This record gives sequence, structure tokens and C-alpha cells, in this order.
Amino acid sequence: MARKRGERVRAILTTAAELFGERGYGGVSLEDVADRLDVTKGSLYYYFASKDELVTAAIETLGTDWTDRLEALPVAGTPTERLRALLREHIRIAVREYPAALRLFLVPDDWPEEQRARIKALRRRHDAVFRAVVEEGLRSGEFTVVAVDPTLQALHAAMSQAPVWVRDDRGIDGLADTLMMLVGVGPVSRGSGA
Amino acid sequence: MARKRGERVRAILTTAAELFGERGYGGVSLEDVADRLDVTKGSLYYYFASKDELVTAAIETLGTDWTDRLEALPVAGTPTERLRALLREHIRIAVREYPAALRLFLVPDDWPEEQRARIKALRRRHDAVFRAVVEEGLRSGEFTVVAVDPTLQALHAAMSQAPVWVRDDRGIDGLADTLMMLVGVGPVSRGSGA
DNA sequence: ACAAACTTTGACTCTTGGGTCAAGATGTGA
DNA sequence: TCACATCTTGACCCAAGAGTCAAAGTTTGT
Repeated sequence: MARKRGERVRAILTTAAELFGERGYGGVSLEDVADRLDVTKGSLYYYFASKDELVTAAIETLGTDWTDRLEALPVAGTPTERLRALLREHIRIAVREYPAALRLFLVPDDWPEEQRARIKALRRRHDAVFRAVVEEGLRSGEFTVVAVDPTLQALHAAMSQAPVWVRDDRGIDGLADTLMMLVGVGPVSRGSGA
Repeated sequence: MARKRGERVRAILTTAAELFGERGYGGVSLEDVADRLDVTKGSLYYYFASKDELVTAAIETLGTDWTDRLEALPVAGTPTERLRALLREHIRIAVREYPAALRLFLVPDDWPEEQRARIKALRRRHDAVFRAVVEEGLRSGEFTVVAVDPTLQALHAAMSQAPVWVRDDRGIDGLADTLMMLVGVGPVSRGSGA
């Protein structure tokens, strides 16, 4: 049955994502993956043609899920509220579910162009979610930035690395509030410099 | 002669840092390193007892150099000026000299405690440079933050990932200015929210 | 109950990679 | 030039890892 197969594939991808995230592509053997799933290596080859294909699929699945969930957040509220909600949710997913995502997405420079392109596409879709809110905030005058691109990049970088230092909800909220400073929304701000 | 040996060791470490940064620890063999240096694998073992020792030394040397250079920056000027100079210099070093540092420092979770401790020490020393300036700015009232720790973490995360998107000097300055927003110094700021 | 389809296994091949080492090459100093 | 120390090599060992596959085990539909 197709559902059974789908579940199996999903279980493999989840485990693979975990392991590749923990130790990096080169640091994980397919036997490691198989061991954690309590099957043998040969079984993995029944579902995936190669290690490369497995890791690419793992990245793609994880990335798609993640963006899906961010896109599913309510669209109501001011840009400030919505951006804060996005940041919180992103950080929460990173910390609680995919703490190793940073290493997983940090793909070696010398990978085949096709795979790099697919990952780039994921990133673009993900970026668009944040970009839309930031641009709306700029139009409404709620946000202030030096330039949109570096702002989004900084947001993204900080969120990706969050699992390294953040553990609990207090940390998540603290980081989200800190990142709001990047769009000029802060506890007390003073016009100066630049 | 000791100097000759020092230079040799340095050349090896530089090359190793490059390669490990590009493809990660597991993705690089000692023959890869030897090849890029136009020597053979056996030669590396004359200087380093194991792959682990080599990569640890590479990380340590690169990290120490980097922090040394930041600490050598002039101490004159307002916190705003000094922080901006620090950010710019850090990003410049990252982009121009160590574009692969992020992967190099992103050490697998299951490494021996001793090595993790040494890397943590590097990070602490590095962090102290930025922390001092940020705290000075807070005391003088020039800076505003939600909390010091997440601010420093966000700064650091964004700087580490800079080489992924930033190429030229315009990009470096744009990112540095954007990051100044994190301490409440921006082009135009509005008091609101939190 | 039976056959067809699907899934898993474990043994196998072949290559790569970490690490060793004796022998040779290249200095260096007197 | 000779002796000594400092590198460098390349062949070698052994373990691990990617990928293969026939045979066995398990579902599923009828």
C-alpha cells in the first residue's frame, strides 16, 4: 500500500535529517542511518538510489515542511505582530524540532549544481515569507531598515543558529524581541548615527 | 631551523582550515589536504599525530588569529564608532579571508569534550571583545537592547554567515549598518512596542 | 490457500581513508 | 667532505563505507 510506503520513506528521511544534521554529510554512513532505524543498509537502497539522493530528499522534505508551517500562520494583525509571530514560530521549530538544521542546510560548496539549485529554491520560498511581512511593515511605516536584504539575511542567520544557545521559551521570546530591533522596533529607540 | 618548521606548520593549518571549512570534517581526507599542499599524506603525519589533532589545531590557530586582530583595533572613539568598526572588520575578515569559517567552527555534537572545551574557550574570548563594547554603549546610553546575550548571539550569527551572501565592500558596510540596529542605533528609529 | 507484489536481509565487492614505517632525500654544521 | 638531524616519500596494513544482489520473509488480493 502506498500509505505504508509513504510513512516508511518519511521515517527514513526524518532520521536521516537528524543524523546528517548532527554530524554532517561526510560524518554519517548509511549504516548509521540504518542502525538508528533498526534496519539494514540494503533496505535504504530499496527506497533511495544513493546517499546523495537520500540527503537531498531529507533536506527538501524538512525545508518544505518548515515553510509550510510558517505560511500557515494567521495573516491577521499588524506587521509588527505578524513578524514577531513568524520569528517566534521559526525559532520554536528550530529549537524544538530541528536543532541540527543549520548543519543540514550548510551544504558543501562542491555539490552538484542540481542539488544546490533545489536547496536554493527552498531558501527563496522561505525568504519570501519574511520578506513580505517586512516590506508591508516598511510601507506602513512601522518598520525602519538600512536595507531589506541584509536585514532578512541577519534575521535568518540568527534564527538558524538559535538552537546553539537557546533552550527554553524565555530564550525564544528574548531572541525574537531582540531580532525585532533589526526592523527598528525596540523597547526604546533613539534616532542617531548612520 | 625552528622558523622553517613554523612556516610549514602554518601552511598546513591554513590549507586544512580551508578544506575542512569547504566540505566539513568528514568530507575531507588527509590526502585531500596533502594534495593541495603538493606533498604526500605521510608528510602530514610528521607534523600532526592524527586527523583530529590537525583539525583542532587548525580551528585554534584560525580562531586565535581572528580574535587577535579584532583586539588590535584602536580603542578610541564612541561605542557606536567602535562597534561599527568591530563589525566591519569581523565581516571583512570573514568574507575575504575565512569564507568557510562557519563550517569549520560548526563542530559535530559528538566530539570529545576536550576539543569542544578548547573551541568554547576561543568563542568566549571572541565574544568578550564585542561584549565589552556593547556594555560600554549601554552604560553611556548610546545603545539600547532587549537583553545583552541574544544581541551578541544575533550579531555573531549574522557575521558568521556573511560570506554566504556578502561579496563586496558595499555589502560589508550594509550588513554592519544593519547590525547596528540590534543595539538601537539606526538610520531613523521610532520608540514603540516590545 | 496461493500466487504475485512488496520489503528486508546479509553476505559480497570494491574503493577510500586513517595510520605506520623503513628507506631515501635534503639540509646543516664543522 | 663527512656525520647528524630534519624532512619526505611511497608502499603497505586494516577498517569502514558505498553500492549490489539473490534469496528469504512478509503482505495483499482473490
